[in-house]
Amino acid sequence: MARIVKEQEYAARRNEILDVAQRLVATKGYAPMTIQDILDELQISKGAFYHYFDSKPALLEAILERMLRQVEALVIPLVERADMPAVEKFHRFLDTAAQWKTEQKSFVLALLRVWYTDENAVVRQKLRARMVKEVAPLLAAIIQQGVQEGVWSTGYPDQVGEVVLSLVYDLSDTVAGHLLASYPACDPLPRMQRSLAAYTEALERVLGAAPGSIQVIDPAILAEWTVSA
Amino acid sequence: MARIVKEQEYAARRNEILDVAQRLVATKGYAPMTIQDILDELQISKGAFYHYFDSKPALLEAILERMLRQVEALVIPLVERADMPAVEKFHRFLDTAAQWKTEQKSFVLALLRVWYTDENAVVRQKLRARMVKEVAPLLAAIIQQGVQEGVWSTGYPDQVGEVVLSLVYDLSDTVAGHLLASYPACDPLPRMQRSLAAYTEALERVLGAAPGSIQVIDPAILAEWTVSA
DNA sequence: CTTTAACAAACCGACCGTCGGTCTATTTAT
DNA sequence: ATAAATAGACCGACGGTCGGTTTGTTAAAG
Repeated sequence: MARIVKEQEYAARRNEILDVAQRLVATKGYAPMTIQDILDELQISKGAFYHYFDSKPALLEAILERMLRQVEALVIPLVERADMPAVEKFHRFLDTAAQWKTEQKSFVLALLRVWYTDENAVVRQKLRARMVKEVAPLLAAIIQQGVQEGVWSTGYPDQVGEVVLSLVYDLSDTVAGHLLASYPACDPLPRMQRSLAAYTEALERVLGAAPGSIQVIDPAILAEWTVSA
Repeated sequence: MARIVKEQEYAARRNEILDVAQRLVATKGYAPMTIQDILDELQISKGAFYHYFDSKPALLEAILERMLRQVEALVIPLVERADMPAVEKFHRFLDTAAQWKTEQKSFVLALLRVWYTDENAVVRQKLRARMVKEVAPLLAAIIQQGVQEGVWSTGYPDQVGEVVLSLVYDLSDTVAGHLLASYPACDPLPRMQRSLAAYTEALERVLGAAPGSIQVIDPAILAEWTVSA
């Protein structure tokens, strides 16, 4: 009883630190964020911080871990639904991805800038690696279902989840790149659309899906990202 | 005349620093490498170093720049050859990639470890970004040729170069991951082979190529990487 | 009363980048 | 031709930042 309360308190305090740290990573980037920043914000001492985390990299690891769990909590139920065709599962999966992004970084564009900083390379790198490693199998399950339903085809149902996820990631990076590289008011939308189209065709072919059967993002939503820029 | 000599001397000195720095990045990683390491090795002062480079990141940028130029020097002539079918150009392109890697990091596996360190995330990140940005157009030219020759097909000949290059990169990362994650003697070769097969199928489909028409790496060469492990 | 978790805060050491200054070669003025 | 002036290459000590450690204190649990 007392043990459990203690553990909860411990976890809660730890999560407070994680919250602040995650927000700082999002607002100023991982490398520029100092431990002192966290201490100042929470009005705690260095001893307190290093009581909960071994090091700065360990802190990052914990942040990524928490993110991963959040994604899994969204995706696993989706995979397990027995009543939904694979194509719809896949589309919802993609929506979830987009949605999750918008949730995590509420002011998408401002935070996008920080996210794609050199200072954040480690974060992007590690998140992507863990994402591919842990989410790809879930995606693979969806894909296998689609193959069984006869809408998709692949010789490597186990590995193609990773390929697809990588492609989605590459597309995101490319689109983000266009968005960020466009700040002297040269409209990035056309380039974004072409990239989206090209990657969509690639995804369809990799899945052996019918041309035009996959929509990665709603074009309207894509267009909205540019107006705020 | 004197001017030119001066400039050459300047470039030569700068290149000496770049050589040492690049080797240090390869052997101990970018972040762990200190400016002092470079100074010690070359027996020069800090002032000398900062006379040639503005900062540590600027040094990295210069290293990547030089690498890029080397790659271009290999790929551009290949693209421009008028007498070679696209399929062979593509295969040679892939060979060049593999070959270049082996050249740059002479003891592949030892250096692979360093290359895929968190400490090197920025380097990988930036190299890949620039690679995709600058080499993808060259690849696109090859692909367009293939489309004209009727061996490939795509609705987006301009963008698909980027997609293909990304896939090759993702494959490399995956294979490297298997290689590095396998050190308690669990043979990574089968997993590497499956990944290779899956990504190869993906590449063929993205290019609209005939199944079995593309070989990313010689399986024998792939196998060799594991024996040294 | 003892022990241990949860802090606090001074402190250490590694590093990057700066800055005042030197030495040499080239150019300009006389 | 010679001296003065300037530019560029180079030196190395020093400042400041930041991650991490160590030592000390408090308070609750047992």
